[in-house]
Amino acid sequence: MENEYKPASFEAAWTKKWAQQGLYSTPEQVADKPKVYILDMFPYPSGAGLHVGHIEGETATDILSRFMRMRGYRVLHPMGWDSFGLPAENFAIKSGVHPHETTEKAIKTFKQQMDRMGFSYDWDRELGAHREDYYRWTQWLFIFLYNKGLAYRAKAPVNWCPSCQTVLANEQVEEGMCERCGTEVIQKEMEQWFFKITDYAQRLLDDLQKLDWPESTKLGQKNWIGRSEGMIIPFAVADSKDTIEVFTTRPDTIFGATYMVLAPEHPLVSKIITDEQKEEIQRYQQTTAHKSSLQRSGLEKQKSGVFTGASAINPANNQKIPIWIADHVLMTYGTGAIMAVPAYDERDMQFAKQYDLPIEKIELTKSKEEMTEWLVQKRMGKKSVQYKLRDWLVSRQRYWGAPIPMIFCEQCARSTGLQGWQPVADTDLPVTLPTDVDFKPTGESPIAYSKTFQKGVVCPKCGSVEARREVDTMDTFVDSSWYYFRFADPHNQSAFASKEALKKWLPVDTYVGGAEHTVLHLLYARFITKALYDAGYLAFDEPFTQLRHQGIVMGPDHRRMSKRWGNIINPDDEVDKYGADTVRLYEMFMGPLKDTKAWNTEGIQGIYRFLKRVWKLAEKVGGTLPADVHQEQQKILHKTISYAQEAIPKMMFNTTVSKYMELVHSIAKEDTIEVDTWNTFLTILAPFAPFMTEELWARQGHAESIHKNTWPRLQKKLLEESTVTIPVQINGKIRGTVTVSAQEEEQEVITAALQVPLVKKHLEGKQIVKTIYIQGKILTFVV
RNA sequence: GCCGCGGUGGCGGAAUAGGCAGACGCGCAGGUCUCAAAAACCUGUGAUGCUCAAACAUCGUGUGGGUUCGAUUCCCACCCGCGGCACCA
Repeated sequence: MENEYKPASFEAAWTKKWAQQGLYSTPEQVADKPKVYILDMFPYPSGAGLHVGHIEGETATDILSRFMRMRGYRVLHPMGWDSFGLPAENFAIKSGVHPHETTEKAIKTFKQQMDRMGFSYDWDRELGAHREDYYRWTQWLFIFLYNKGLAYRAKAPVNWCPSCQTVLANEQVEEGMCERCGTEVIQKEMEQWFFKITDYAQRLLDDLQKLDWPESTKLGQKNWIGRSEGMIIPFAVADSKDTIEVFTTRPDTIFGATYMVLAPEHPLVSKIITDEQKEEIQRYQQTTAHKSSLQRSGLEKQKSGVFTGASAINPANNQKIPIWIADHVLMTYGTGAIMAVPAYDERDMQFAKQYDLPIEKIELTKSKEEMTEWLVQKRMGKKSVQYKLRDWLVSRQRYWGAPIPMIFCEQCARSTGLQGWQPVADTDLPVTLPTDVDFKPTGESPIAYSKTFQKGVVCPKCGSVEARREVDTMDTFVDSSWYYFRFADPHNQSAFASKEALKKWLPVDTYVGGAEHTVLHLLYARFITKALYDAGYLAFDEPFTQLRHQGIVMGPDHRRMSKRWGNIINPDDEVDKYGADTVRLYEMFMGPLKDTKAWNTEGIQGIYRFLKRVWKLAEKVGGTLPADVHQEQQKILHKTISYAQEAIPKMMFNTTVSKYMELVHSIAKEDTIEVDTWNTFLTILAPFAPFMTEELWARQGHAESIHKNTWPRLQKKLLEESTVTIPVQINGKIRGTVTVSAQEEEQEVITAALQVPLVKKHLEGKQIVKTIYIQGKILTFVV
């Protein structure tokens, strides 16, 4: 009874001891060992604490890290916090508690929970996006991009909630409504900072092929970048000197173009319209400008348009075609103008029918390629490649983020025209986030109301006091676009990371996180990496060599975990009940890492039972087995080792656990367990169940941690089977088996098979037409 | 609408260079222990037929076809579920 498995009695003590020993600190100078960098996606430290989904991915990387250490690699396995962001700020608006306080508190909880799970992070390298020594380098990155011409300021439509009087991030707009108050969100033009990710569109597309990522994720990126090849063809405006360029991927259909459509924001709209049309068009433009993102994103199927009164000349056949304006044509893609070919485009057809426009069913005489060449030769158009990808809008009219390190100088603006914006001098970084702000939404950045933020600001270029800081902060995706560099050298005061440290650890070898980051985070990180690579800061241009996603963990009722359903599994409760090892093992056993799977309250007990059984087995350790039993057991042991070392790097944890269970069944059958077998088993189980194995290891009298063991050497000889059991088929149906030696000749196997009673019976009175034998696999008679 | 992923016992899932479908776990049933229960342990567990059992046979991996000695795995058509994108010319 005293030897009952009570994880609570030793898990916390080991966590403490491991930390004291610095067991998981990253090896710095181990020149002869290969490196591996295993990383989890930067978690947002929410007030709700770590959930079972976090734990799933983090357990996977922890097992992999522990395994790789045992295999002789030096492993970098760090953790940090994506700690800027909206939830803390929204909470501050409601409660008045400063986001810094909320965030630090949440981090503390997260860290405790992770420690409790036995995750082997090197906490000396912990970092947080909201800490000054981190965002100082986020700001450096902004200035770096600005200096390279990759950050610029421009007018852009933003989401605006008229009720909350604030700009919303895209994530805060749910089906066209403000997530907080439910008011319809409108589009508003504001001056914003952008990163020029579009410069990298082609490379971001091309380099996907060199990555070991899930195909679906690569495809998601590919679609998001959205490359399409076509032509830009200028159409002359009738009775005018103006031309309108259209982009088309179907130049072969140009003879069927019966009208043209411009985006409402198209610059030529105001120029070409006739006076009679002016009012109608202005009214139209106003209604479309106020349309919510819901309608603009096409969820409203009905199209609407208005005729300009002007016409254009189709260069291919000199036909006069009417010019329309409609908001289903986007100013942000192509040229903001299209030639409409209703006969070959469903949308054009819909619009044509709606407004009774001509539809011409023409015959296509040339292929797309031929027509492209023909138009190029006739100088009627030029080849063009367009991307859906747009530049990255990084400005946020929000408090809880890294201040954009730019200063606007009136003096400079006057003397140099547009050059009013100046980057903050490197020596003045960080631009510290002020604390004297009001979080209540006012329509302007909360920082604008700080009394201290603009104090003593002078222009970094001319020294003028007519200077004021940018009051917007950066999108939190900027924080997470470069954090993996910082882990290589987290305390560096003179660079985001030293070249040596980067060379030592980067790129990330294995990256694990949720599939919801398929597009944005991963694309941004790749872009930043390429920009830094081009400037010579990095020796690689892709940050994450191998990427894997963990699936969603659903509630026991197979629904998404949510307060609404009351089906949330709190990992703390589970650890209280069963201990961390059980929770770890269960999360891995539930199914393949990438799959969506439901938590099963009874299923976890099966794992608990398994660990209790292992615990009890320790009592049997010590004796010697008869030679033949020993031999048999060694075979099973080494088969398990073989399976595990193949499967763990592939993150096939569920089947590895089941192989361990089979091994336990096998060794539990005997009255005694040999010490060597036991030690080997504990060692291979240690990455999965670090607490129990450490405790049992220590109880055996070992002074050193089991986690310093090396992975057992596989004895390949033991894997070779001397005999095999071969199924015997007749016309594809199994009728029996024969056990023969592995190297047996075909003729001998057939002879043996013919002796099997059932086979004999089924062959009776039949003619064997053909016999197929596959060495050591199967024997088939065709009759 | 387009793209992607998936459909295997009562449940989570194993097994695909085509070769004994259902490993492992849960649940369930029976048993051991117990005054009893829990825990633990042992046995059985895809369906159907053969009036117990064993043995045997037939069917069986979403549906319908095809290739093959042999298909969960390959090919064609379809149905259902999940996820992403959303008027991108």
